[in-house]
Amino acid sequence: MTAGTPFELPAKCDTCVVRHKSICAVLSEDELKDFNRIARHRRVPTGQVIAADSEIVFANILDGVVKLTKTLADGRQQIVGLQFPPDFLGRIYAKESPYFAEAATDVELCAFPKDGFEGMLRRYPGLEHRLFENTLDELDSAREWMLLLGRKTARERVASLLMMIARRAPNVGCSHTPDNNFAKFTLPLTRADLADYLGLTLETVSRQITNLKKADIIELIDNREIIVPNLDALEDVAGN
Amino acid sequence: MTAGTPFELPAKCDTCVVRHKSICAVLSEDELKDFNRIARHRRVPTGQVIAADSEIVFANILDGVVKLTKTLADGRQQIVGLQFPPDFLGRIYAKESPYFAEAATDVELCAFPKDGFEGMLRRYPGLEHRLFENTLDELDSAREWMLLLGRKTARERVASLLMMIARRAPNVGCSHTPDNNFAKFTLPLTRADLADYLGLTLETVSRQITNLKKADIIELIDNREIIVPNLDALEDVAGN
DNA sequence: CGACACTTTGACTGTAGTCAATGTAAGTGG
DNA sequence: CCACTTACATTGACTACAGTCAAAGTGTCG
Repeated sequence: MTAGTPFELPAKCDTCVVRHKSICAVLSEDELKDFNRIARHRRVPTGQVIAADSEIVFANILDGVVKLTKTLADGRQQIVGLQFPPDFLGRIYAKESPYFAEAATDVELCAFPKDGFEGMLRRYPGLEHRLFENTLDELDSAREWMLLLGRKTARERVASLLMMIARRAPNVGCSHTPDNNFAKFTLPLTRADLADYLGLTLETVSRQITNLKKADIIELIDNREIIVPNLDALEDVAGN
Repeated sequence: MTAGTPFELPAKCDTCVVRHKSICAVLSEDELKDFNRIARHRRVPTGQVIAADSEIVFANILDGVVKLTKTLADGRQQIVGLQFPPDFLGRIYAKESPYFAEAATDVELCAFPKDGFEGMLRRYPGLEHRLFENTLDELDSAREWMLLLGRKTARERVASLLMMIARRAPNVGCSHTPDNNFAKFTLPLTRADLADYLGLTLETVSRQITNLKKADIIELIDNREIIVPNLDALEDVAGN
């Protein structure tokens, strides 16, 4: 749980898996060289902190899933964002990050030092525009989730989350491709994490997963591996 | 409830109340003239729709409070954002707005036609930067609210909302100034709206307000007019 | 005055939380 | 190889907080 000293490697942009999907997509080859000079790869094992409260880390996610959390004084916790590759990580234009970033699975990052990155931001306006678009999308997602947290039942919440993961998980290594109406994927989160994302307890999440299984909406290979034979049926349960 | 045909007046930037607080603060006098040419004032009475689903309206809020809502198929509703003067309204870079904007009180807007505004955005990069900072702040607020919706009790939620309004309401005409530890303000929302913002029912909101009154945390002059004799005490109830 | 919109209060219910026990699988060491 | 630990998940019994349904209260306006 405590921050270790993850090893770092120089970035190799020419073979990068997210070269054309991450924020780097807006950079020319020349600009990318500039970027390449300051970028460092970094591995963060499951459960480790990427950026503690206040500290700010800028990075592209190459692999794995990152959770952003907020916590009340008495320990009640809420996940306020889940990030998958090729998402960008880090609260720019702030002295302190208003939340906590933690590796939900083993994570591979391409990290940028704060100063260097902010210099880039000034030099390449296309980059800022791209980050702006990202932020607008994140805001839309956050508000979508507010509807879930404020108004959906436990059953609807769990179904909604499975839908969301079925949609995004293809970008995470080990999972299968969802085609039209079938999906198979590995949950990147424990039951406790699911609960923290859904505003429920882990027992309630477990019960709802059992219910969806009994209703033949999903099948479980093991606790983490899930098959959705009919995404439309799951979508129906999710509400909206 | 249905969209009327609100009257429109040309904007007068030189006497504008939000000239130096809204996004216009980043514009030079010359740039402002350009802006002035396309801006139109618009009044929207309580309860009227400003922008229905999909439609996009760009505007500065001059007076009043705007609620952004999302609704499930069966009618369950959630307010996903509250906007006060001098906030900017409108989802830029999208074909459709993912939510619904409605006047919570009588509202005065300074509105910009979509095309004209997007032209400005291209011509004056400072403007885009300013909107980006706004959006980052909105994202932080949305995530703050996710914590409230996911993890706080009814009592904590109501107290948190009162704190938020005590902080922001000074910008809304009729309310009093909060000094160090005392605040007096007019709630810009009905109990039903409070409930929709807090993910509760209006009955629960009403009961919690009664409880806070009985606990001497707040005083009610009438249903809408509230005095907080000790903001620290309210803050304590709000959790965090 | 009556109509209407909004709010409060009460009695009862139901969903999700709490507390506790049990189950399952992977990994460790004797 | 098997007992033991550890981490995670499921299940059950009970509780409590907020929701639901219904009635009454308050204030404003025509």
